[in-house]
Amino acid sequence: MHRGQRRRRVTIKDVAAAAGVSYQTVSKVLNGQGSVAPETAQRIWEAARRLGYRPNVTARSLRKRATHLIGYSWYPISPDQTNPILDKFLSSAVRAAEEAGYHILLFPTEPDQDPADSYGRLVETNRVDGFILSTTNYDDPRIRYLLDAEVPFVAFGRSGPDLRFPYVDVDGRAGLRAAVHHLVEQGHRRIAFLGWPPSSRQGSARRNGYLEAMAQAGLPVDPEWIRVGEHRVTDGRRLTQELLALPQGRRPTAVAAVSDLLAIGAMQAARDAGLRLGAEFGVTGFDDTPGIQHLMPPLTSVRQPVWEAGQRIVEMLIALLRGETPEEREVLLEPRLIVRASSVKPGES
Amino acid sequence: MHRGQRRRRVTIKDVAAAAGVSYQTVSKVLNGQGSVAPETAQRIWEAARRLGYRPNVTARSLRKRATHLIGYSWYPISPDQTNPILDKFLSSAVRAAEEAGYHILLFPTEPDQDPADSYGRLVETNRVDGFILSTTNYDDPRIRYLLDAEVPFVAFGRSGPDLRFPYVDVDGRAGLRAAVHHLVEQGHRRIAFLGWPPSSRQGSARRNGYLEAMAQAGLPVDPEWIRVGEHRVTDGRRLTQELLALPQGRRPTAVAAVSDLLAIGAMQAARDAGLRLGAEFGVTGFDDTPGIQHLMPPLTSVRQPVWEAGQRIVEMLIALLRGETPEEREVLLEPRLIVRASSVKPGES
DNA sequence: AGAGGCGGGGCGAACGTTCGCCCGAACGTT
DNA sequence: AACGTTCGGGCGAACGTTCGCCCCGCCTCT
Repeated sequence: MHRGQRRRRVTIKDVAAAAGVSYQTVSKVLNGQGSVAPETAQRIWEAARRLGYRPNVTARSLRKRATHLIGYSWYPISPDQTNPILDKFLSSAVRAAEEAGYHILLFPTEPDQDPADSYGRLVETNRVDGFILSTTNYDDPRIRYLLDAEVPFVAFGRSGPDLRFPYVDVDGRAGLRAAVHHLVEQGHRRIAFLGWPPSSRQGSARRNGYLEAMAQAGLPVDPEWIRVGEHRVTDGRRLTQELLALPQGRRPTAVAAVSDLLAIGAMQAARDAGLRLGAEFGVTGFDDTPGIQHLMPPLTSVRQPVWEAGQRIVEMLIALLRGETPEEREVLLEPRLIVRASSVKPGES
Repeated sequence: MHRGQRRRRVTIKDVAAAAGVSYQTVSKVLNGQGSVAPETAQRIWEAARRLGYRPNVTARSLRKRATHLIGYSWYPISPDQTNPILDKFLSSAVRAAEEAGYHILLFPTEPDQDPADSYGRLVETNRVDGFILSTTNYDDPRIRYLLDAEVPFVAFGRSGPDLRFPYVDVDGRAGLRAAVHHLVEQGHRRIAFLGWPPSSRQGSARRNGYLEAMAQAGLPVDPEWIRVGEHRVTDGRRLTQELLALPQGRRPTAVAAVSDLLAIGAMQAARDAGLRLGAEFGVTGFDDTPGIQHLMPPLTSVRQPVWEAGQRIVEMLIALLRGETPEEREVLLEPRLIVRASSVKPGES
């Protein structure tokens, strides 16, 4: 309350003096430990309130050997793009963390950096208690390091089957299944897939979803329909041009892409070929990047439950830090297909 | 180097024992203070390296009364949008901070929250040494509080003229001047302005830029051409429809918008009215939001030097924290117009 | 009446640093 | 020979908590 005194901050000892007890007793009361007479406790609380006492988190950290800080690093991506989910993910995680008395510390990583350097440093100097990892992939060196060093962490995304660790991930397979399902319902029979190279863990999950949905619908898959490129518009465009160059009977009438950027490229290629999007050529993307609803036509896409992911990850990590074992160590969240005009034939509702 | 011992971390005392000196001497050597014989220093450095000593930042913080942590809060925005610059800004700030041995702590704020609560708490509990503020506006309560409490901070954005504080801002006035300039060069004479309500500090700077450029070009400004709305596509669309409903001679042939979302709305309205974008109706936006280069046609926009802003802000804040006075306390950065097809008449180069 | 139990609270120590003071030896000066 | 300076390094204390132990007095039970 009092904003008067600038310099010297009020400590537990000031409170003790004001309440006429030893400072250790104040600590007990404020932390609700030990047995203290109700009237004494009352006096102490009141003194603390009156003096505007705030515990010094640094001293507490030193004593308890826990900083209540969680490290989060992400790979900043190329300058012409935005991370579509960073904002929401961070908001979610930060909020969940705060509710448990934790805060989130950002730190920079270059993808090709030795994790022992950046992650190790941070934990060895007692900067953070644990980590949130994102953008995981097969054989992620960070995962190996953290497991090896026994540092608590939770990942946003899975890795290879040989590594067991707590994670939350979005079921990309189900997402692509839903997209293909929807295209089939729209009457498409020849549906192509724009994917990422096989080295991408997410890419192969989504690819499996595509294959499953096609099989489920009893539709054959021409090997030519499965094409891979980088996460770039130009690649989506090029790959789709190749698809449209296939002979009449093998030429797909729709594509399901693993990312919105690829899907945007597909839309461009289809338009260039004189096809009416939606009516003659269906396109779906992935991520529901903000802005794609303003494309012409608006792009159908798979939206990840980013908010929930942030919440769950933080909850799991904090449970870990408290020494509890979370009920689930491996969580898979369902994404949701957002249908827009790029994949809908005008005739049908 | 040794990843062997898990539990007990190596402290300064271990190093001292290994080097055969008192632990305070180790501290002196590692911090380069006091005078120590070269051979002894050598011995100490070597022991530290061999044992893999890492200073405990918590203990150091406690003693030095400085956490080397910087707080950053931002207002998470509505779910259907992405903050176009958060990713890059954070990368930049985090990197600059790390170079100086600082880290960045995220914390959540609701816009209508009492700053004394969130900001005050963080600094009173010694969580952070200072703050970075973003999305400032006139009469920002956070600024008042931080000035009042004498907490070091640097803002990304200005406020009213009555508050003096260190900031870095992008010159929105110059940005709009450039946009209007460009439209004039494209042959437009009747140019409208899509703005934000007058309560927005950024909005009025950009509005001034529009007015200045029009005056400079010797063009009259019809009051009907200045329209305000919220940061939404639908508003941009509605406002532009109103503009296009003006009688022949007063109807603008181009609009300069204060944000990409408004500009996208303007593009939609123009297209709905049967106008060919670029050729018959010019549109410019602001922010260079990722993705707008994929619109049809790609949208001309004003790009902010976000990376540089992050760097400068952190540098200033750290200077402040070190007790130095930064050379400049008020920095204005030039934005850059990125010209795309939405504002260019096909005939001209 | 003495033993045992329990509620209430004090006290020393520790967490891992940094800071400032002091002391002894070596050296050079008057 | 006595004195002042400088260098090298030790030592106590402090930063603000929390933890565990101990002690005291009162109540209760045998």
